[in-house]
Amino acid sequence: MLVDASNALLAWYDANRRDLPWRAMPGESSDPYRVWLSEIMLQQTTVAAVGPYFHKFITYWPTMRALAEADEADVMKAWAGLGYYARARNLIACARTIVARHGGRFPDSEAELLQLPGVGRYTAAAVAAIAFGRRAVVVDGNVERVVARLFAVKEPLPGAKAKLYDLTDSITPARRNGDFAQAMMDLGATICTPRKPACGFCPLATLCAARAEGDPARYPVKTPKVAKPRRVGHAYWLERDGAVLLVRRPAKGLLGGMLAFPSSAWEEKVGAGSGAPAQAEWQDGGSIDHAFTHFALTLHLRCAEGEAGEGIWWPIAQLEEAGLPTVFAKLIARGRAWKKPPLLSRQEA
DNA sequence: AATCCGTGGGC
DNA sequence: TGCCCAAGGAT
Repeated sequence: MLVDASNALLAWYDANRRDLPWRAMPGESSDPYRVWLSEIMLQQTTVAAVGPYFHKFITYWPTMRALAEADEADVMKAWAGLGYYARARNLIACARTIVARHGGRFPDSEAELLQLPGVGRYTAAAVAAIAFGRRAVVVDGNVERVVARLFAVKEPLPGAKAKLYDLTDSITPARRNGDFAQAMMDLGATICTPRKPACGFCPLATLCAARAEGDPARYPVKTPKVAKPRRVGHAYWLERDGAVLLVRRPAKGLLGGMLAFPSSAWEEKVGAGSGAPAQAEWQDGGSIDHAFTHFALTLHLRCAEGEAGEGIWWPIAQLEEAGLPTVFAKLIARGRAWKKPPLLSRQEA
């Protein structure tokens, strides 16, 4: 099984590998900095979404040392919109650790990689395999799906993670390990997809237990998810001389370390809506809806003119360059429309 | 072990 | 609209 599966997969990969910006040409060695940066960005994030951000980061900070010396606020701003902002904070911490404790060069063992901030079991294995050619068991969501189908694993995720790891280990070859890992992920992304797997094009079809059963799409089995709650809150648009007040959110927690509009707590029932940055006659500025991973939010914008003690006054005309997380960027148009005469109606949406 | 942590696209 | 999903990690 091992030899059959890995040989078939590698042959398929040689003919069908995706051409991605962080990938070395066949036969060339990959740059650990680019591999690591891409792996962090790709955590729970699509290739399509990562593309422009990867290009931007490589342009601004072409080397690990450049990133280690970067201003943290600039990095957070460059990351804005990509989500999971702890990744950006850990990115900086990791770059600085590598420069301070590893002479600016990546450690090449899984165990050492695992010690770095933002690097967990998957990323340590991926960097060890792809950047350094080490044998490592690389298991991401794609691999879990491919392996669950290949062996028709009946146990549901997430409980089945340990079993899927062991099964992946059992088919992981000793050579071309980086290619094998990327081949598994390419297969999962392009052929062995969640909904309608293209088994007719799959190099592992004749070995696949789920295929033999007749309904491969029913794998991997998953335990049902709990419905996510809906929350409500207020955000505040405080305007003064063509500028609006922004604040930096606390380093930890939701949207940690990011610039934002001042806001109330977000709760399941309409809380009082405190958190206003000033005493003012707040007016209704409309609302937006936004879906986070674990709750849905309706955010009402409250608008006023006035002064405030603390915060950053940002020119309204340049708010797009402030680096606001998407949930707040959605409010920009509402704030700008406030107190302008309604052209037709301000009620849409 | 379970929860928290963003966003955009597909259906 | 709503749910699922995407190269997961930290606590």
